[in-house]
Amino acid sequence: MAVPEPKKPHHHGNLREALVLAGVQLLEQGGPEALTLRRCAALAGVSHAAPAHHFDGLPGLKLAIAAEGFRRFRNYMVDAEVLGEQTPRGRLKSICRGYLNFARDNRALFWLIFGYDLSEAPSAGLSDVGAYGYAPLRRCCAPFVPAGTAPEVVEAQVWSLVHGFTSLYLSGRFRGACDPADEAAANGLFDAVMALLDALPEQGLGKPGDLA
Amino acid sequence: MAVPEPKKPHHHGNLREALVLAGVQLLEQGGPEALTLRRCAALAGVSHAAPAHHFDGLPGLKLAIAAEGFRRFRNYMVDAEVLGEQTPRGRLKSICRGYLNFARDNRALFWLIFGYDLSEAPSAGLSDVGAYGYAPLRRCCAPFVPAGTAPEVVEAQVWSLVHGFTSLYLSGRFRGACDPADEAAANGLFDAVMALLDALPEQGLGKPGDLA
DNA sequence: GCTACAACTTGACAGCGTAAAGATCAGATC
DNA sequence: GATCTGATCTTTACGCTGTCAAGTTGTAGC
Repeated sequence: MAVPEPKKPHHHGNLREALVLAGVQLLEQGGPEALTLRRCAALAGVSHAAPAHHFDGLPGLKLAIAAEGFRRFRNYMVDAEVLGEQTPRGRLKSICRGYLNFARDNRALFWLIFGYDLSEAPSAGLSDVGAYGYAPLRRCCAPFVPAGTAPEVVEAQVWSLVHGFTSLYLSGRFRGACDPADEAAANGLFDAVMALLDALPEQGLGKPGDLA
Repeated sequence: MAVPEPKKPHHHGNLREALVLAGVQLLEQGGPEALTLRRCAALAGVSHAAPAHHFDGLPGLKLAIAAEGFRRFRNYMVDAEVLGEQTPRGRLKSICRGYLNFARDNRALFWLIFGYDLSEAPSAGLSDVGAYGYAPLRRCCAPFVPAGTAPEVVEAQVWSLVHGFTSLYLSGRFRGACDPADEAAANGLFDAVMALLDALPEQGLGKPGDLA
């Protein structure tokens, strides 16, 4: 019946992971309000106090779920990067599209991830996976960082633009382009907004030796 | 003792407004977690069930508080617009700076405003004041809307950029520029990010008859 | 004076997060 | 093999939350 785990330290097997998965499921099905210690426990088949033991309370559980969400988030971006047009600008726009698509497909998870205030959270949990998820952005922005400019500036420009659009879109702020049914309208506006990134000059096109 | 109101329909005077103000106060002092129907009621000096009567439950109260917050938000932007450099680009960047400053000065209120999903909320309450608050953005973007382009596109570009930066800054995402103490670092990164708006061509500079 | 109605209060309920104490089991030690 | 130890999980209880139903109080119209 149960898959034989290599280690079965106690009753359940791997309760920690099961609780995180239950949390993700609750979040996706019922939105942020549905994520509850007691419901997580019930879904995982344990008593209501078990989660607190593993995650040190609800904030800890949310942090763990956010970390799992961030991992999936990164996969969305990397997949889009690999599948899209293989030019520097194509890759840049691809991860931005992956950004939006993840948020569209995982609304509650996206809100959980970015609702967190890293400056006051026990950041060790998220900042590791955060740096891990930041790498694709850094990689795709690199071709557009002018000499003498900090890469963080270009990264902040791109991140701000795509995160702002995604957040506003998700909260229904763009009149006419927020109907979840009309995905084409949203994608059209998204492309138009991302056209602002065409202003980023691609570096290294004029190599030393070229005629300027 | 009490200021004589023109209308004093019942015991309290103007409980509705008092509850909203109490909610704002709770939000600013204790963050999102502190906003509670019962605490609002206690702060306004009424019984714990009184707010539900006026706002139809907690979501209604939050909506009313968000509307009040949005009004203040708009004032921040308009003030910045009036006080800043009086050029089209100066006004545009001024309201963006006002956007960031409001969020910095009213963290919880900002999260409440933009945490709302307008597509599922009883939107009548917020969409009115939303349109009212949207006007400054529209006004400041107008000089940068090319002929034949929908103004919504430019507005979405600017809004996405400034909202994304503000959200990421507020949630501590920019390593090194999110220390609340180091306001200069944050402002520096903000200006660098907003430099992307210099790519927006100002329309109407080359009037018909000018040389090119 | 009486009625009708809106503005609250009171009391009760289920669900929530949290904490303390008890039960159960795996593995090390003797 | 018996015993100890510590982690894992359950049980119980507490205060706080939003919501509802019923009762009370004040206001206005007739």
